[in-house]
Amino acid sequence: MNEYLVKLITTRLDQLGWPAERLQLSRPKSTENGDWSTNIAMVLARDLKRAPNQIAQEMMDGMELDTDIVEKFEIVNPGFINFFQSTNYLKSQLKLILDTGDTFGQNDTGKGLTAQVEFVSANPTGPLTVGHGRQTVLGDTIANILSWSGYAVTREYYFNNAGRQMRLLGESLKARYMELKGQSIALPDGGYEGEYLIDIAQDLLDKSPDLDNDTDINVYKEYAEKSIFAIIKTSLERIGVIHDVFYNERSLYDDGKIDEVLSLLRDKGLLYEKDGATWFKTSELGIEQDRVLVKSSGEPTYRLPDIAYHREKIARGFDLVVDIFGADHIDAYPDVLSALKVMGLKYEHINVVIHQFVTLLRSGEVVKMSTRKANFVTLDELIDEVGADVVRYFYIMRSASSHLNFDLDLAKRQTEENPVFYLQYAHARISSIFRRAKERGLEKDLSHADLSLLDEEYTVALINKALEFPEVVDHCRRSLEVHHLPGYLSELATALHKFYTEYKVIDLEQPALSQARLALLEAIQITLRNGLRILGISAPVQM
RNA sequence: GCUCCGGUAGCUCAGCUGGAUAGAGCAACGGAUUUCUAAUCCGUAGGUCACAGGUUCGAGCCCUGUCCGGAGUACCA
Repeated sequence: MNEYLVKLITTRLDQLGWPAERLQLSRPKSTENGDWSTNIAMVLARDLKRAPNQIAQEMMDGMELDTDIVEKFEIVNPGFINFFQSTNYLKSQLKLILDTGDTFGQNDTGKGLTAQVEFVSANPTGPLTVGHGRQTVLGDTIANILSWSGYAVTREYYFNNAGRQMRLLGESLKARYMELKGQSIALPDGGYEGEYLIDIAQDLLDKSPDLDNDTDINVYKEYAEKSIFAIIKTSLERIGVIHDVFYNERSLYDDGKIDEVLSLLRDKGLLYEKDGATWFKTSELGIEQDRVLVKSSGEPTYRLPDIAYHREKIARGFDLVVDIFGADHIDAYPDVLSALKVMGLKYEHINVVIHQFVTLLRSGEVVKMSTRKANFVTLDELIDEVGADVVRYFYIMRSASSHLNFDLDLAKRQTEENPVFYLQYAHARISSIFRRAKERGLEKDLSHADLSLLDEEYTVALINKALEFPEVVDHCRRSLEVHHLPGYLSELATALHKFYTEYKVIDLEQPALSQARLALLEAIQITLRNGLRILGISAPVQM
């Protein structure tokens, strides 16, 4: 109906010689104002220097509406044009849900296009924390949305297993290892104090008891990396996240990509040496101060490989690139983008989603955390405590730009207050009705159901709510804001529960109506299930 | 100081590129079950959309300034 009206109105506007670029249709909050509405007459009023009502009238006078789709329209002060859909249309859309089934909600916006979503990208220095968790679920859900929009999506994890931090990690493991052997060595300055390194040291000791102080530090480093990556991958798996590519920063050095960036920037006259370091004249690119790309020690800062990595992303030809960063990395990306820009690369298809921090609440108190120190809560512990479904839901129920309060008490509650169970219950409730219908000898017969019997108020409201699903998916895709989906699914669940309380589905006295309602519930369950699948949350048939 | 994010009901937050009477959940209070799962539904109450200006037919949304909270402002990542 949306597309139908857009096309129709655009044609009419062309006819009148009025601009159509600013045409938009929306679903009014109240059904009194129709199923779809446009404000185009008010938008045009200024340019045309005429009253909106008049414009609307002239527009509509010359328009022929297909009554099979639009039952009627009205022009309302100050100039809204409201359209009311026909029951036939509603019926056909419901049928569409049943016919498309598992693919209902998908669209082909990204058909034939590729997208890359880079997320998590935590270096293998420790288990994923609660903070990484938000990014993990956010990135995976965005990737799911893009898949549903037709993109061929690559989920990518970028990591660095070289450099100072990893050296510290190796040294920290060595200290733990020697400690277990009874030789106390102090942890290095700024080293990793987490207990997980003690466990890893124990493993290493079991496997290779003969290492000592003189053993090459790389042995410790590599063992730590391998072990920690195993832990990280297990955590990711537990919440259903699978990356397609683990991109090692190292390869950028091996393939000469780092040097290429340096020489490209040097050619542009944007590099200079000072105090033994190589500086990038970002101040000439609208950034407050210059940045160091190569330290006086000869090691690059993280910015240099980041630039090279993004140059590779562009070279790899993705049509859409999404980077997920925590708010603590907010300073990095303007440098990267401006470097890409001066190198003459197209970077407009690179999108950066920055999410704010996560605060864990227990009994109303903030749980204090700090990485590198021993006292952080890991993603694994969180999953242990509340389960993967709840973790996924809670992480994306708020917009990424808001701080997230993760209320552990609420998350743990297996009751009505928990929004995850509310959704899942709606799905299970439908399954339950199906089971009951079968017991009563009422076999679902979707192809013969007479959908025109579905005309009561809350039934129509429920169908309309389900029909919004593809629009919500598209909204999430356009904005890269996925929190709209859980919000929408809650509304859909509410509409379902409301329908349930108002009408009886299984009524042996009225088999035709029962069949129609079973078909309706089938469509609603499809919608709920598809939505939950995008969120990566299970859709139970019984609770 | 500068940059970024936020400030909307008691609490946690929605509010899609400015649109119709600002919404939801939780908490509070009151109701609904001989009935397909009450893990549900309905109702009541709750608002100076931080503040002050501006833009216009119309501003929670855009612009300017101020205040408050968070993050960043490294030759850490």
